[in-house]
Amino acid sequence: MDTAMAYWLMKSEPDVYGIDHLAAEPDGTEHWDGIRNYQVRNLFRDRFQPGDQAFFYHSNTKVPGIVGIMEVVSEAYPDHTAFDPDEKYYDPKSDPDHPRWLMVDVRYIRHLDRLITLAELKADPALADMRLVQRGNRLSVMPVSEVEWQHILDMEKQDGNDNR
DNA sequence: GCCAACGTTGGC
DNA sequence: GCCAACGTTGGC
Repeated sequence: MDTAMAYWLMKSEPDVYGIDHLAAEPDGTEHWDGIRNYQVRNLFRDRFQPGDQAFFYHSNTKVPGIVGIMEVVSEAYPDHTAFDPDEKYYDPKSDPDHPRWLMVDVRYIRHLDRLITLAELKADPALADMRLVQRGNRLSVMPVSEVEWQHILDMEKQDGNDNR
């Protein structure tokens, strides 16, 4: 399968694991574990490829939004944290012979020059089709189109308070 | 295979 | 801290 590079948005709570944590890892690389949602598992399995790029999004925090960029650096592989009873996301229905959950490795690329807030993303008509801004969306990993990706990078260069 | 109950996510 | 929206579970 040789499809074009894809773009993603991946949420994490900064108090639990934020972009500064990733940036501080050896080689800026860490596995994105703890996904226990089948839609996301399937994205990992079927659509994630090394070389894809992803926005790092801070959720469940005072001002949620996009804070940086990372790169996917592995194929999907079994999430071993599901095997360990001491882990928060232990799942007794997953075992090494029949792993139910997958993860990918990601590498820190850079912080954005500024936080692009969820409020801004919601207010921008060009981004109305993003899963992120749609009602009741609960995916913690979701696709971003190339057009949306570029648009958000353009927003980075603008003043967040009001555009243009 | 339906669907109520429950747990989780995550914005506000 | 509240609660809407959603996914999952399990009884039937």
